Amino acid sequence: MSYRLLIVEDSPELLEAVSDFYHEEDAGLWEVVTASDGKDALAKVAGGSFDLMILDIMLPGASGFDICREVRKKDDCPVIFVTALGSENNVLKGYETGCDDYVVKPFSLRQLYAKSLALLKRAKRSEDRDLLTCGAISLNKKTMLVKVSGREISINAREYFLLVYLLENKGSVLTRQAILEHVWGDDLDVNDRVVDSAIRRLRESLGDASGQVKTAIGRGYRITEE
Amino acid sequence: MSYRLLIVEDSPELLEAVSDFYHEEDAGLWEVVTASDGKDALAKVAGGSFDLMILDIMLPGASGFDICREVRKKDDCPVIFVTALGSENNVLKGYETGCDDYVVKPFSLRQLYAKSLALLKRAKRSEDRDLLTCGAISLNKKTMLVKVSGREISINAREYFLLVYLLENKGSVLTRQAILEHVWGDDLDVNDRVVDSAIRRLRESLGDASGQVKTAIGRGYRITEE
DNA sequence: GACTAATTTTCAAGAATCCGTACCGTGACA
DNA sequence: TGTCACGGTACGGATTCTTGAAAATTAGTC
Repeated sequence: MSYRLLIVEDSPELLEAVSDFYHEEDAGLWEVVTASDGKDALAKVAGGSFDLMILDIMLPGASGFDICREVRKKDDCPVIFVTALGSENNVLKGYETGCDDYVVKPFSLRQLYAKSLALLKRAKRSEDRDLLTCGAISLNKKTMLVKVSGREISINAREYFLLVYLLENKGSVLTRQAILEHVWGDDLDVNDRVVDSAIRRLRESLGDASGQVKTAIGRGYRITEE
Repeated sequence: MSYRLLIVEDSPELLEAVSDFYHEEDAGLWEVVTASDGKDALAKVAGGSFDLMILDIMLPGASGFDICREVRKKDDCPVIFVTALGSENNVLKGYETGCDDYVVKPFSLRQLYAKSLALLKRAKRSEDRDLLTCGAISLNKKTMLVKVSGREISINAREYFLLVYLLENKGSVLTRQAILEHVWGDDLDVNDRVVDSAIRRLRESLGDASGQVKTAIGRGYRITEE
């Protein structure tokens, strides 16, 4: 699987040089998309998601800062600024808009490439840490969003934490008692039928994936891959 | 029985040195599998289960961290990181990914070996606490799942607790009376033919392993290795 | 702080599953 | 051939889970 990389740069020579370098290093790894002005870049950002962006700052149409801010509204995609503006003020402004790295021209392509790999790796890693998946269900502990077959579903708090507990113990049978202790905490003065209710609402919310929540009669509940 | 050990290290000399050391210490104890890059290592992790892993961190393909995380998704196998990266940050990151120990190069082979044995012993101990096995049957008291020849079987509550009692007294003949007391508890106002029924249903669930549940005519039942 | 909406808990009826019992068949043994 | 111990089958009551809906609680808004 390849990574989607967006490069935005108004100098055609530099744009080509960077693009070529990534291709030559590992053609299979990168799916490079380019833009040479702010408007085009914003359109491409809106059109699809990227795994990494390399942005020039001074651009016709919209600045690299603008693009970065736009991206950050909905995404955590790593961003590297590449620019001739090396003053401390500019660098600080770059980090303020939420970039991950800032490279001042002229720069070494090899270094830019190394930074890219490192960033990518880090981003993927933190994604993995927060992502719980099981069959068609995926839950992101960071964003607290749950998807079924890639489609986001709406879910409320109790169901969410119940699902987290099930997913963190994927495959295991969890007794009502254990579920109560972990999901309800100290409020142990409740009927343990509430677990049944919560399970039911969770199954409802999960839609097509509801079958993954299995009942182990006489023992409890568990979640499985299918 | 030997322990399956995975060593991942990109320096061929070091790889061989470690591998040889383990062989020399106790050839019968170790079944050593090696890999020299991340991709190969991930393939081997996916391909089989290990009792212990020694991972270099800086590797071509995927880092030791990546491998460790992958392993932790489904396994609790002990992991030792071996690396030149001795900075506090890196050590912390290592522990974050869930490793059991972190050794900085250069290190003493003898020490590494000692750590390995200690870890192995601890891991086996905690596994043993929850795992009941007998012939083709294995039952995990923590997950409440039962496998026959490695394949999960479905089993209901009464059969499950009956099997637990049989396995906890593997080999011994258990009288109907004793079984009733332990598995049924206080509800002692039942015909003791219910045990026969439960045994029959358990045998049905066990499939190929049903023969392991032996009848001791006139005395009771017991479970045996074959 | 009161009103409204959303969520959670409780309750009860219906559905599914389980399990105890009765009964018959088989094989061992005298 | 009669007796004894156990295995297999079948059935219905008992248990456990699901579902729906109402009551209680909590959160949000003005």
